[in-house]
Amino acid sequence: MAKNFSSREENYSQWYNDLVIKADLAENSAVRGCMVIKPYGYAIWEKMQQALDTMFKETGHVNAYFPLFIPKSFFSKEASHVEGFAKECAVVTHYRLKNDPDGKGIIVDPDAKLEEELIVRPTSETIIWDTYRNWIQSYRDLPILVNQWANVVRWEMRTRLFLRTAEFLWQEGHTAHATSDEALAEARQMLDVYTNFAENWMAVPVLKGVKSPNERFAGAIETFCIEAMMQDGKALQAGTSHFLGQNFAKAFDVKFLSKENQLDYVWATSWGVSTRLMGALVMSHSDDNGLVLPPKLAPIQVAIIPIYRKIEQLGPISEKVDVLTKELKAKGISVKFDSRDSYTPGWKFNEYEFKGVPVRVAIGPRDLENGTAEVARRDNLTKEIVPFDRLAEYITDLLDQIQSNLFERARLFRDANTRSADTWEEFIAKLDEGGFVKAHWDGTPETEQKIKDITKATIRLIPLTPDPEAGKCILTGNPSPHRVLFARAY
RNA sequence: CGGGGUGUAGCGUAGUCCGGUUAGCGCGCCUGGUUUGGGACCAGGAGGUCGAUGGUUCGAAUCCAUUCACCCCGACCA
Repeated sequence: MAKNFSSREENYSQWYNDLVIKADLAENSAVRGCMVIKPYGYAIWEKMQQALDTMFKETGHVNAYFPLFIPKSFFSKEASHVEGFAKECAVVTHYRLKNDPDGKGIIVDPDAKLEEELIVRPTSETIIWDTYRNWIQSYRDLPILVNQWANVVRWEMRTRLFLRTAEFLWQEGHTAHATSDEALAEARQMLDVYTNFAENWMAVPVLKGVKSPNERFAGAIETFCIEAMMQDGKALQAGTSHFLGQNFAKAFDVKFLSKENQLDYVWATSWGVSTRLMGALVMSHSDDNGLVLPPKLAPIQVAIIPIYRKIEQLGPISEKVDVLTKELKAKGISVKFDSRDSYTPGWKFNEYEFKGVPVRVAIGPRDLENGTAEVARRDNLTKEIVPFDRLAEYITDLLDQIQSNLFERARLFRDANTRSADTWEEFIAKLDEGGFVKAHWDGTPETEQKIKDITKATIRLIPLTPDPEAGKCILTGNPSPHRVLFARAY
């Protein structure tokens, strides 16, 4: 299964593609640009969903569901929003099929043309703000703190499993507030939620910041983001949170009466993370032996493999395993005892290693004699012999260690690949080394665009609280108050 | 959407230039037996409209045309 698997060194993007497919996370489907998320991959996504959903609810949000289809006219209401998405929308024009009169299969019935075409949502601001108009009259109706888990479609030219697919799964939060400050605070709060999730669950260190105007969400006043560094040094936007101001309220005429009996437009935010996080997870931790999963998101945290010569030897091993399994499950740890006789232990070792299972336990005749088990950890591929009565405690502790080790390792990698540049030559050289480059920028979209055209690097973020440091723009030499973060990105 | 490449069994491939028996091999799969502490071994077996459509030909995996999918590079992309 894991044979003929490219190394990261040879070809990083091939390594990623192979890994996603061979580790059974996802595969390409019969539909162009759309993937099938396989059970093992979906199990990881479900763990992500569960953790995020809990955090959303802890911060006062509730879930709802809005339609997949959006009337075309809704899209034209917020000018920059239209412009941002127009080029990648799937459109429904008809509602019926019929048998081909020539007898060759089935055709779209030309008589069943929709009066108004429907757009398959690329994001839901428009349909949601059209709905919020009816929900909001008074300040007493605010805030509205709604999230939805949904699929969206963006007709991409070039797709890659999880990183960019035509259809993907995500959550989108859409909130409505009485004041600008409150909306801004909400957008910032959700950025913190995403940071917490990325770092403490995915073990992916991220930087928080603000997007430059070029990279800002179409229709937003301000876009906040978290950026992670993949093992090839490229940046990946792991989550975004937008302060939408009153743009959508104005476009959809959503007003409220304040305590002072003043009519005003509502303030908005939206924020989302998608199945792209799966790609971030894979590219942050995995190695040339396959997937490496952080314990908190691993569908199987501990795989237990019995080793025996004769089938009669399995009984005593299973008894030991049952005790261990009960202890681990009582601590909320997910365990798989793989007693299949159709595969050898060696085969299973490789299988669970490739699938990124954090901890593997092997128990054989030798262990029964000595009252021990062999415990192997996926993150650094080391093994220990552990006395049986200390096993549950040892493993519980080990899972925590692996979780923090993965984070620490990724953080060190990122820091080691974050450099500063003060001249154009230096900037080019540092970019080619890979990773993030901190440099001065004169603050204009034109300069950012020129830098992008020349180097393919973009401003990933402007730090939330930049260190004040007067300098000169690396391209134009114009004054700059602080450094921003450049990188080539996914 | 432009340039290049690849489509042969579940996966990886030989054969394609130069048309000619029953399309070959490895992995995987099925059956039986022996095995089992890092991808076991032996024996037997199943599995193919050669990406699709149309054409040339006595004859097409092979030549021609069209088309679809995937990969790489570019353009595009919150």
